[in-house]
Amino acid sequence: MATIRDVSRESGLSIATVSRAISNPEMVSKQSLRRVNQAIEKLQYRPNLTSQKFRLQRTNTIVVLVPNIANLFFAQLISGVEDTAAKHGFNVLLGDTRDSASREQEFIQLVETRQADGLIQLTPHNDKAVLPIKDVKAVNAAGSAGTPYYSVRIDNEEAAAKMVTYLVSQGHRRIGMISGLKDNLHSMARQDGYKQALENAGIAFDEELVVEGDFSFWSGFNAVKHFVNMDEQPTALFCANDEMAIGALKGLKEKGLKVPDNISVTGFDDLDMANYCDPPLTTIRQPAVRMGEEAAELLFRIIEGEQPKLTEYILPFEIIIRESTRAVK
Amino acid sequence: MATIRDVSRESGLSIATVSRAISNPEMVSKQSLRRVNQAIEKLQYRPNLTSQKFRLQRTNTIVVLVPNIANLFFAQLISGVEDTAAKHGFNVLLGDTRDSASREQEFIQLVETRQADGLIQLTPHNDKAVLPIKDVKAVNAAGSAGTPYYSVRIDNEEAAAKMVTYLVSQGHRRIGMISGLKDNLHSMARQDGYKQALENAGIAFDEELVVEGDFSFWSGFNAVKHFVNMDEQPTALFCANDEMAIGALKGLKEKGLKVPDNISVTGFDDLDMANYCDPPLTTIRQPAVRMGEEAAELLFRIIEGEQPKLTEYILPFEIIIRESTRAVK
DNA sequence: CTGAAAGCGCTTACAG
DNA sequence: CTGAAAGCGCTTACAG
Repeated sequence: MATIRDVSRESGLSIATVSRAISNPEMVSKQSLRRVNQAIEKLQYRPNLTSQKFRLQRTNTIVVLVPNIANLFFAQLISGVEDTAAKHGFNVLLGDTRDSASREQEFIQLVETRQADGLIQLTPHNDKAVLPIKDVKAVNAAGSAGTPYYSVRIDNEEAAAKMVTYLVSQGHRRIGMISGLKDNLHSMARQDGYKQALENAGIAFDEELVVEGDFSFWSGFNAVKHFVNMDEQPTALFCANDEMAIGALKGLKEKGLKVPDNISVTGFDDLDMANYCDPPLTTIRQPAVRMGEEAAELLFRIIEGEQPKLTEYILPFEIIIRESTRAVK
Repeated sequence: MATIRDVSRESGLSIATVSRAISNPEMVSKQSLRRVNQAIEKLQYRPNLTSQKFRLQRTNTIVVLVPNIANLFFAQLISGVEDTAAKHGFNVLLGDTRDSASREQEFIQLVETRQADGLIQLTPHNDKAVLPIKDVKAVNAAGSAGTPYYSVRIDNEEAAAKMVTYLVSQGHRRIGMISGLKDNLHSMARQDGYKQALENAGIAFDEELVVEGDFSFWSGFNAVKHFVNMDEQPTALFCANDEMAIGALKGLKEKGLKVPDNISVTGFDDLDMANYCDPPLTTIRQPAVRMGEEAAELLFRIIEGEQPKLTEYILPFEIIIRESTRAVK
């Protein structure tokens, strides 16, 4: 492939002038510019950006670590990141970590090894989480309280509490919860919100009413059995995410229960599917796009050398009422 | 950040020895190795891979251009790419093109500008498609016939024909189609298959029975109106992808029609949702993971300098019969 | 406006 | 087993 040296030879101008013609055309005479452009055209020259990045010690690239790319919530958040990155002249590379710490580590190394200037991490932080090393400029988005570096997120506990309080306002008093994995900070925060709301409503917490899932469709589907077999069935199910809620919907249907007539179900995330499923799901919407935008803006400030004082950026959420919930008769 | 020079100074060994200790430890004495490792540890040294790539003129990175990252089919395919890339010691970067030619162009430049060694493109080729320039090592996966470079895919026309033939075998003779965008090669191939199957069954093609959608849920939802208002309604609907099929399912429900009792519906892709929706969808499953693996293997061969003779790799598909279809009474 | 030269951080053929 | 040196393809301060 042609290099800048070939363009220099072809145009009869120095390498320095060719370089300027490309990155600072206004520093070069019209004539030289024309000759350079002709040579570039003729040789099909493309600058070697690896070399350029190396020389400039700046990559203008950020990495987004995504636990699961097949998740609409993440996709929306990423589009927010991408749009603001484009504004700043940055490229976005997606690292599909598939919830594996070693894959996450690999992508973090893109920054540690200076192939990218910073990263946005979409995993909730936990004790086992891979921590970007001190020198790595990183922002956590859609994470949880307790993230030990910059974080842009909603208040998961409050969101859960609001949803459960909404169910209470509809007359529900026996409210089951399909929770996420025990050691996941999102699970914990959402469960704390659930307990808080019950307490505020003067309803005793009943351990029997909480089933642990793993955020998957099938864990929601299976969790239903537990509730259906209870002597005193709950009238509502608060699920820690949409996928489990949609699994629960299917499970309930198989058991012959009607949602929302016999039992109400709520989710968390507002995935695409929440609108498509039957019945459409009452759930919590996180401001995904805006979260991506804010996380990117914050990261660029850090990359520019700022050290923002505020480390936690809490954004508002919304409760979306659809057809999977109704008042107790 | 520490450079190899700092490690050299700290360990009292030359830069060359440090470099060897890192990449070819067997070329270095035990003692030197120990001293280097101590220095690395102390300085928290990470090699600058941009520099290394620049020096080696090899990035060990490939790019996957994804039109829509929030699509389970693509996610599965990508996991196949990633697993085989890992085996070959390559990193995978995801470029979220969101169906935009300019964003696609940007990511192709990663290869043109030598920031990656090759790319896998997941868009079906069409006249307006961005073509990787000649020097760019590229493989198309899950594309369409007529892709002007290496391609790993199923035979879309045959798959469509098989599905429609299946419907015919269930006694359906009036079969509607919700097609994709007219200029999309997947649409065209699938529609050709539809026509072919009808012809084989001796059923006249009726233009009235084809509605153009855009592969989205809502276009499937809306397309239903057309069929419901017909004097002679179709008894089955062949949809060019799952999303439109699931939209049609919802549309039919709103019109008071029961699937599959009043009308059968089929999809194409076998997304996650195809199993979750109500009723679960009869559809065509592409071997997503394997497609990703094959595409990656092919790309690595090309990167190694091979020029495989075979340019089209056609993989088998499967028809998945679920509950959205039944025989005509 | 232009060019010669230094240098970004590595790797590796060469000599010892 | 080790080191001095060249060079990968660029950019930019400096001098003219």
